[in-house]
Amino acid sequence: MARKPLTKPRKNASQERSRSTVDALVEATARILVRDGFDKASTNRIAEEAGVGIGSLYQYYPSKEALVAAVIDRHNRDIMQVVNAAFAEVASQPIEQAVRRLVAVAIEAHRIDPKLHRVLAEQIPRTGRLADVEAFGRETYALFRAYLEDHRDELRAVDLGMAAFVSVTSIEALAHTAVLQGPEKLRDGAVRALVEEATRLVAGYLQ
Amino acid sequence: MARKPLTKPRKNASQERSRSTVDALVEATARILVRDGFDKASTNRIAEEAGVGIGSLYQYYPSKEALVAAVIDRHNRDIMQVVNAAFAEVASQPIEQAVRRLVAVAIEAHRIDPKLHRVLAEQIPRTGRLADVEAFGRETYALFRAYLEDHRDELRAVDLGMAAFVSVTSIEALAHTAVLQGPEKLRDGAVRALVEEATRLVAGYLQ
DNA sequence: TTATAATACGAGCCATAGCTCGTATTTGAC
DNA sequence: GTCAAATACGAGCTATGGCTCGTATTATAA
Repeated sequence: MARKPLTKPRKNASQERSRSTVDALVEATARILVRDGFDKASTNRIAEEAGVGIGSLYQYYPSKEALVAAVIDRHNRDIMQVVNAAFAEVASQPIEQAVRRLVAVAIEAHRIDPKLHRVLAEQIPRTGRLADVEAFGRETYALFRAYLEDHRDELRAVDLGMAAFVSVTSIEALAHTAVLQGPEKLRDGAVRALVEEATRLVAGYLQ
Repeated sequence: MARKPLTKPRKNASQERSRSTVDALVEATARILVRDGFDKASTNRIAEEAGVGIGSLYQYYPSKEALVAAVIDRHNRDIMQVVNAAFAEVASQPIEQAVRRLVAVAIEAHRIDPKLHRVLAEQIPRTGRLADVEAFGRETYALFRAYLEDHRDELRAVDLGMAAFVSVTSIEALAHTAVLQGPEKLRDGAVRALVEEATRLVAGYLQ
């Protein structure tokens, strides 16, 4: 139990059937995490849910952590794709418009799979994947800072690093908290109101 | 393992020595959480660290979760004391001044015991103490909202609930993230700069 | 076809963690 | 001093989870 948390897959699947085994494992892990929570996600259960022998599981993933890490990576990729697209889209837009879009995207991104997102957010520290997630945070932060540099003339005089930190942290927290607080904050009207408020918060701050 | 997560202490200590046993257990739990993390905090280890028999531990706490919950409660009390004092202090101050002070206090509160704070923040979901912490969040939110009601004339027209949510969430996230990012963000100069920026963010938003 | 590699399987070993229960010791009331 | 209640103790039971390893099956290359 918790000896050396290796998180790298063990070997690369080369044949077709093995790749589908690997997929089944990752998907089963995600399903169990969502349905039953981290503590119930034993390797035996994961294998069973995936319809795969426990031995096969260990042929591809050296530990339970590695499987969860795979789920985290996949989820992060999904989110990062949305975020990247959004930044590309707003690159030449003025601040207020850009911020409004980014806020909306942040909420959307958190809604991709809220329940999975919640479980992962809670369990990331245990998987030793904190570093990855911080890297992911830094990426967003860097994208935002690049945007600010391109639009310096629209800003008041500021430390761009600080401004990016404050903006990204606030937007992320608002989206995260709103989504986790459940459906009350996610009715269509409520989302629009939240987007407006967050936009005012951040755009007002930057200008 | 994880059967019925009772979190209430089992019996009230009435004699002096038993009270010191209880204290020793809670303190040992906190120490181990900080030093070794949640997974290493087995009941046997906690008892050993406290210099107490495992049987005695179970005379006062029905489960490991109950012990962690006790630590959480204590930590929350510590923080809430600081927060309450701050709100009392700023009650009659104008917005900008009040926000500045509240931001500073938020950072201070997170620095009470950062390492413990981090571990607890990570492990709260598992302890079934989420409700308590949300209650604690709501308390802060209610205090802030009450402040806003008293100072409505200084605000632009807003939904007070929304304004409180946005303000509290942002301040909390900035303090939390800054503290967790480690010492870079916590040099005296950096703290002052962060306080100024956060104040501008929130005060600007409210007015 | 045959040989070798890749893939799949799952019974069961080992470690550990939570927790009980019978017993020993201390305290305090009378 | 005596006795009952409170407190303390820790060996060890039970459960469970991570993971190995010997074996069976399927794919591919020659």
